[in-house]
Amino acid sequence: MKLSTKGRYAVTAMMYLAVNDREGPVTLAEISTCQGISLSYLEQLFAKLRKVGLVAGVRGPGGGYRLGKSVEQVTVAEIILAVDESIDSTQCQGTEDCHAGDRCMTHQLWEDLSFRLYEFLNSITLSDFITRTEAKRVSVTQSATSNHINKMFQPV
Amino acid sequence: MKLSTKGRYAVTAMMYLAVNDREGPVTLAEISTCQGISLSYLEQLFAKLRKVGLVAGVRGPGGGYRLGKSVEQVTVAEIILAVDESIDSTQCQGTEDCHAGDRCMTHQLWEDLSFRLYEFLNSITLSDFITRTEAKRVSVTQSATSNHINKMFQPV
DNA sequence: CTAATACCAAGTAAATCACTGGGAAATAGG
DNA sequence: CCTATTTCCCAGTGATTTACTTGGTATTAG
Repeated sequence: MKLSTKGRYAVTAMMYLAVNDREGPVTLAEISTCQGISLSYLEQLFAKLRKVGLVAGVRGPGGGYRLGKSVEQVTVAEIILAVDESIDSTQCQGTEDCHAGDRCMTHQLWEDLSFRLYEFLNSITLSDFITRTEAKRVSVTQSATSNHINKMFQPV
Repeated sequence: MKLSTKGRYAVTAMMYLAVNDREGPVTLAEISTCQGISLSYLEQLFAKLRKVGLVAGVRGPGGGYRLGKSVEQVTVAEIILAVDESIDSTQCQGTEDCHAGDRCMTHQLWEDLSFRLYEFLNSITLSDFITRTEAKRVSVTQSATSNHINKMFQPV
């Protein structure tokens, strides 16, 4: 599990795809100009996203990219794992000469933390964000619900 | 918020410090050999940790590093923010020529996600891990509680 | 046929990573 | 006071990653 600018690019691009889904495929050129990311760099990121089935490409004029799954099925963890090299968690040899096997212990602790982080990011789907933006569009006219929306996005 | 190998080094080192706290200062040489991290690299990491008060150095023979706060007050988010360069979240200009200000929108969505991630990592303290290891030491003789411990470390 | 798009591969400057080396400053024990 | 041990500090360095560029090929709507 790694979280870098690269991962942010992928996540925001997927957010963009999710939000503009109903109007047919979205071109990378559009995402490139809208989000200020190089087109070819986006191509590389989407090659990885396509490899794991998160997006599907449509060639030719009028083509672009579509989500490979429904917005409820795409999690933030999936996106990040697809584009970011995962951290090499230097496997524990077990037999080190430091006292009481502390190496194994902290290693195990890190794995626990890593797992909890993964579960957390894996519980957040793209549909969470879509509902948020639609809620925001509504809240322009009807801002009484904003408290409820904000509460929804507080940490669990 | 960035999460890399560097961050993992810092977190596991702080875990080590927290676990071996009662026996006086811990030397970087010990952490270096036990965790397989270069001594000078550890020095650089601990310089950053010291700058924000997460650790306190004790010079001279018998010296080393102590936690700057109690284990309940040190969170994983603090450690990661101290050593990792934070992601430059390319500030939104607001006036882009793409339709309906989608740039601002996805940018806002990313900030929401980023905030939720921070809150999550900020809710995990070092004392969580200490209690875990002590629980583990107990569970060597009394393994009936392992289910309870495992449940404790499931994602919320 | 043509333009628009995805797809693919190779290269590259800049940044970051993880580490090396060589010290200086402080301090406990002798 | 001397010495060994430690933190503290700074400058460099090869390897890797990042974000991007260039230059294509394949596909397809119009």
